Amino acid sequence: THYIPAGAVPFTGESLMANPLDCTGTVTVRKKRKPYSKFQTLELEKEFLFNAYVSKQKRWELARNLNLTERQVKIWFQNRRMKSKKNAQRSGDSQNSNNIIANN
Amino acid sequence: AVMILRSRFLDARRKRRNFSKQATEILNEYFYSHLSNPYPSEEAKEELARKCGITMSQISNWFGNKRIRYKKNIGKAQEEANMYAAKKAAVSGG
DNA sequence: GTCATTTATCATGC
DNA sequence: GCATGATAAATGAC
Repeated sequence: THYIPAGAVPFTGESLMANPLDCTGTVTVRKKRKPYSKFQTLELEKEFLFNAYVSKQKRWELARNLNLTERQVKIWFQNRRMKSKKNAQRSGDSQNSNNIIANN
Repeated sequence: AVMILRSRFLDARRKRRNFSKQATEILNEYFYSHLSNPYPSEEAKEELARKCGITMSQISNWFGNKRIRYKKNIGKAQEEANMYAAKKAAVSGG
């Protein structure tokens, strides 16, 4: 009842490979995953220790200082929260989940 | 210092072990018998996890890797599919 | 916002 | 040397 991997190539039966052409002629290309630098990750982690949710103002600052887009910063915090939740489950801890050393 | 500790924890976590032959067999059977829609429901995942003796996350990881790597091998040697298709036919056919 | 994914990359097994 | 499992960016559904 769910899941349509629109941006990518889905598992539509046997016809897997689908051209990324839209009916309007628009081409949607998924951005290639590019690992962040050590510095970028460290700065993001430091801010995440402060709070798991970043304000618009802080997001703008981080994006500017780390040479990332605001969207990238937003996505990073989203993924980081999911990671934190996953680590909390693994540790059987329901209270604290923002500790880098304990959960990583 | 923090980075060093963090790196060591990361290394420890990424230390992987291959699944048992039996678990891989179960997962492949499910995958190739649901090739048109290889997205197991939550219930199916739980059952697979129980039968394979691994976690739900590991089930999700396996299917994620399997789907992308299967697609990448379309056109190449994908005799695995034929193998499990034959097995399925043998089971249903008797 | 969460969250199941896709995809590339990482680190290991053999 | 690749196969394989786990993780890190990035997308889309809801």
